[in-house]
Amino acid sequence: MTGADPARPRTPRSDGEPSRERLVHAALPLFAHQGFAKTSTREIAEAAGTNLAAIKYYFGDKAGLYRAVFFELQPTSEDEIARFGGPALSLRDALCGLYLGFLEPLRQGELTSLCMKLHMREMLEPTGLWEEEIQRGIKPMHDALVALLCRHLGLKRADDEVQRLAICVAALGVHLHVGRDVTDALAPELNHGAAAFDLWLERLVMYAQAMVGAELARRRAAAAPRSRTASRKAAQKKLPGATR
Amino acid sequence: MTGADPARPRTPRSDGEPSRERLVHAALPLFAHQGFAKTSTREIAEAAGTNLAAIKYYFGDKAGLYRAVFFELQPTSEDEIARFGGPALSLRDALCGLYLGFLEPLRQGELTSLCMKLHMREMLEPTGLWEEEIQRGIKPMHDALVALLCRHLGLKRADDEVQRLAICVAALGVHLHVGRDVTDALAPELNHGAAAFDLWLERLVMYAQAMVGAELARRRAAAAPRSRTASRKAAQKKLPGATR
DNA sequence: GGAAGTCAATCATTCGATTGATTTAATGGA
DNA sequence: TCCATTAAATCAATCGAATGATTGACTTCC
Repeated sequence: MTGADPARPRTPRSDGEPSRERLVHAALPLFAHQGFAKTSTREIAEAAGTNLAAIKYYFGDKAGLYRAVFFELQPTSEDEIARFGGPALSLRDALCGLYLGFLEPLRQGELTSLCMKLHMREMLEPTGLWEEEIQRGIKPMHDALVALLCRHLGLKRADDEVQRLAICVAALGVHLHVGRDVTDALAPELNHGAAAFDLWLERLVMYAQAMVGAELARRRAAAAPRSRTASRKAAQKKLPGATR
Repeated sequence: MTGADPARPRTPRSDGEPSRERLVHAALPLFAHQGFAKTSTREIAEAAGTNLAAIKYYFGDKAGLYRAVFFELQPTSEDEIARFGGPALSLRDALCGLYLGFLEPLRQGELTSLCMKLHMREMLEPTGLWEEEIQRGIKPMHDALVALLCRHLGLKRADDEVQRLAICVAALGVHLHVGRDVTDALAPELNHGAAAFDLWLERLVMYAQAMVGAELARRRAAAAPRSRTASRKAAQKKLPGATR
């Protein structure tokens, strides 16, 4: 009952590296699905086909293994930024590249998707690791997105409104992963079939373009000196349309 | 250090109810911040000023307490729907009501915000409770939002695209909570100051309106028989070349 | 032979759950 | 009014299981 396979002399003895990597790859889905606390080191070791002690040997402790899983298995933010940060890209193409980064993990469905899930999980649980990941992985992407938006809004420098727009544009992509289970429960047909992801990409780009367009229109309306003073007043208080 | 007040002979003996409620209210922030697994019953009991055994006495076990926290402390979905589901509301007003439901917890910052956090946490960790909450709390809201969008898109029946639009509109609100920490790290000024929330409301409504507008335009373009076949082909393949 | 890697076994801690005694408030009869 | 009875509520103490960590012997390869 303690061992694993019947026909295993002792260990394949696979030369060091493999065991370490097996641990990291075995731990990813467990951490992603169950979280850090609910995943035991024994569970990981068994899934990896190694011994408990290997975790201490390679990573020091459980937290070290988690850290390795968190940082070693994700695509670098530079790769992501390269897809949408190019200064020659049209807004449409740039947004396509941005959302592709969110959608592709869903399509191929394996490793990267689990990484994404692990990240979403970490969002809600500030453990120090997250602070580091924000600065190292997320902030560069955010800054690149802000720069992209500035370019297409005709701005020299970013202000609060561009930051907000960037966050909202990114929110659509993030929600693909965070709200995945909810979406599947509410409208399963949206994630079903081969063309589903292409449709998502198309629509997300369309929505993001619409948001950028709305922000551009707002800035023009706010900056226009020829309109009545009422427009500026309304823009500061609520919105032109006024809720009542 | 262990007890609560210095002058306490044994217990206030407050007649049953209070102790139960104290447990639920003490458990909420702990579960919300640390999750289920990382929160111990001893920790909860100490925070509530009761004994460990009270948890079994009132809730059977730890899971029972969690369940009580999860379902007893949240505002009903009917209250939320009432804010934006009214058939007489303009799109703008309805969206205002919808996003107010997301923003107000952030403003007052206490109980409801923790409830929201607990829900976001449950999103990533399907524990059975979540399935129930989707059907009981989220689906009604989603359906109401879909109905609202159908009304303003001039549709009799909802199709996939309306579902998707509803999810994306909701995503902006959800991301306020899910990405709260990230936003604070990337652009802290967005959540700072008294007027910050009003600005968020204004912009979220603006963005959502833009998304609805884009979807409406797409439907009209797709339905228009007079335009060239090129337009339909473009709509199916990628997008009408809007922003260039 | 020595270093690298692996293993079974075990320690100390923590956690959820449970127990049985104790205290408090309400009840009811004389 | 007074006291015995009962049920509700609280408490300290502890049990068994699971966990993270650690040890020291063993195996394999250079």
